[in-house]
Amino acid sequence: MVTLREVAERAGVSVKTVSRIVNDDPLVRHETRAAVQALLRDMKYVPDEAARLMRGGISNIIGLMTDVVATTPYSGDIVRGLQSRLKAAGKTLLIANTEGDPQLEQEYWRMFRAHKVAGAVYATMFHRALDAGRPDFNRAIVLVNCFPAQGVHPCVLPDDEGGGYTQAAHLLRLGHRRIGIISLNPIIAATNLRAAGMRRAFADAGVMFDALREVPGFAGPLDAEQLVGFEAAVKMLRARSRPTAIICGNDKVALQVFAAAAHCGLQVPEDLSVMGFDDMTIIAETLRPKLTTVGLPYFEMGRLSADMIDEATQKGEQWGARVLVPCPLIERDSCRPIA
Amino acid sequence: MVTLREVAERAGVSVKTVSRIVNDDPLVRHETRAAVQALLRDMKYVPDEAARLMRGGISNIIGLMTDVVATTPYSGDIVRGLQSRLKAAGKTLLIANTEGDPQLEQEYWRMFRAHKVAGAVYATMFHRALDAGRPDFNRAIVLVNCFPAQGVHPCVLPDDEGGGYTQAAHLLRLGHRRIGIISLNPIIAATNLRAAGMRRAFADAGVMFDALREVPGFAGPLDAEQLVGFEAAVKMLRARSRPTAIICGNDKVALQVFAAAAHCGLQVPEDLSVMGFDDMTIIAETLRPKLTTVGLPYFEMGRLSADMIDEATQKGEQWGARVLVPCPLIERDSCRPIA
DNA sequence: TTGTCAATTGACAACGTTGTCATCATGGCG
DNA sequence: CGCCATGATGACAACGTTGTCAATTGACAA
Repeated sequence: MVTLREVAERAGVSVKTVSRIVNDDPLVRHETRAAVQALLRDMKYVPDEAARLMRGGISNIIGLMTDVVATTPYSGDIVRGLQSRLKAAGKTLLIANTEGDPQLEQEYWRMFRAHKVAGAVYATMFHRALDAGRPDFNRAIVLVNCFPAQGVHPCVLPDDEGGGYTQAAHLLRLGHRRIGIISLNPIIAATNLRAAGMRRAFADAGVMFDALREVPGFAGPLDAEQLVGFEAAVKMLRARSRPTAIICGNDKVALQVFAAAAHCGLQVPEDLSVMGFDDMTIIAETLRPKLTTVGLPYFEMGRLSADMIDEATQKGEQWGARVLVPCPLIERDSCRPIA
Repeated sequence: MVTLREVAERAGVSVKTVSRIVNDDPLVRHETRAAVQALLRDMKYVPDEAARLMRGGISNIIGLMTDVVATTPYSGDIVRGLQSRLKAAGKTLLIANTEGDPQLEQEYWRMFRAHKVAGAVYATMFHRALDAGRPDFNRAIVLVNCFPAQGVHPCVLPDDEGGGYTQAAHLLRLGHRRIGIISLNPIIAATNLRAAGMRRAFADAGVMFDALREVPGFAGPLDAEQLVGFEAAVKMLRARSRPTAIICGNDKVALQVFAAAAHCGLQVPEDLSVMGFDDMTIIAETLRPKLTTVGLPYFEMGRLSADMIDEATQKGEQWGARVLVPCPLIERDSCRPIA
């Protein structure tokens, strides 16, 4: 590794002068600067972050703590969103995956401290409450996709209520009245929020909401849940007054509804409109017809969380904003006005 | 931040003694050790990595450089695999996403140097050749999912040839003879490799390989390719002697083949067996019937690359192993013996 | 000419840790 | 009793960088 001292010796100036040049301090004569800058390039000098850090105190690294990545692969978009913002600020991401192990999580918090990260993002893989105590970490933490069971804390959440509203409102606008709902696992926070949003949409449209048309698309405990959207959809489609549209808890459910429709000899969207959620593009853009769905804005949430880290750092402990990110309607081809 | 000095003062011993205890140096009296250890816990001492690093020279961080994450979300599994291995060694992951920008990549390499990472993994999002010059980085680099256009370099690759063999061999074993193939974009390295594997499987089975039955499922340039598996499948299924089985370039194509089959009034697997590739579980396990496919072992590749970093670090420059990771058959319900 | 001021540069300490070497007590051995 | 080996501990320097403050220069006003 080339050090300031080596460059300084070759240049015949003091270490401090080189340091000034590296850090764009204007207090250097132009000729000196030019000469040394050439030398810096030649010798491939790269400042030693460790040494910088030892003096200062805060690194240009942000820690990202996640629980499990397994279920929704798109949560990787949180990472991309975060990075796109951090890049501009010259920061990087140190990632830690707890796999749900609290012991390990503890250890990772210590590691974040050891590396003097500027702040941390704690992201969970689905929208849920968090009951963990305050970890042993002394800088800003922003929660993504989760919120504290009690108390306040800066967090970034998808607007699931609004998303539910959007799903229902779009179908109502298209004239649908018999709308089936195959929802997510009832244990998940998003499920109730979206249901509330749908009721609001029905109310706004002056349409009666029939709770009997809502059926869960998942069964069993969260860590081993089974997708039963296909069966639910088949049952729905064979009922006396079958729905003209089905709202799905996510795009996987929608995929199964497509299969169920085919199984029942129905065409999408001619005989049945299908509305997804999540905008899992590998499904939504691959299905024929392409799936109309509501986006889960992971990328945007990642970007926002980077901003919130900055804010939380400045404003300190007592600040606990809760930011809701809207879930946009993504119109494709699976919904159509009722004849 | 609590420092060694503060702990030492409180304990009434020297800084060095505390340092010894933190690092499990046996040269300390038991009583001293016990007393200080208690104090360390009380004061929540966390060693300052920056200071350690300044003396030593190599951090416990591994850099991960990726190009774009967009297309195949499962490539996130590379990260998980890497981490699962690094965790055991007490290392962490610093990630950098170039988004394909060489300028940015250059900068990230400098950052890796600045942070004195122990080694780096360069992962691309699909199997391809790499023509970049040697970056300005002085430690071990392992390539994942890509290989140098010329020269040798340690890299971890999926065994696409074997995967193609597996796809074809399984269907041949089930008695299929008229097998359609809807492959990936011809530009991708994997496409030819898999085709070669399939030919080998046909040869081993003593069956004539009909090149006319192979059709690309993607059209257009890589950065804006269009999925045309549906159309290709419909055409195939309406031809005079329609295939009894279709091998797909990936699970997205398989999804479209399912749709095409439904569209043509055919049942999977009764009338048509479908074989996928990639094991994108959100598709493969959601489809009804569930999709039989061949796994792209990203997780395993991530794990292996961690091991290879160690090896490459020890063995130095001249070592250039190319590790092929097998692509396993994942049997589900979409393939069936021919009647 | 002299004092003042700004521009430029450098000497030095400090950040927290660990390697090197020195110190000091203890106890066994000749 | 003196000597040496051993165990336990500490003083000090060094790692590479930057903040503080002082030194040096030349220009310009008094």
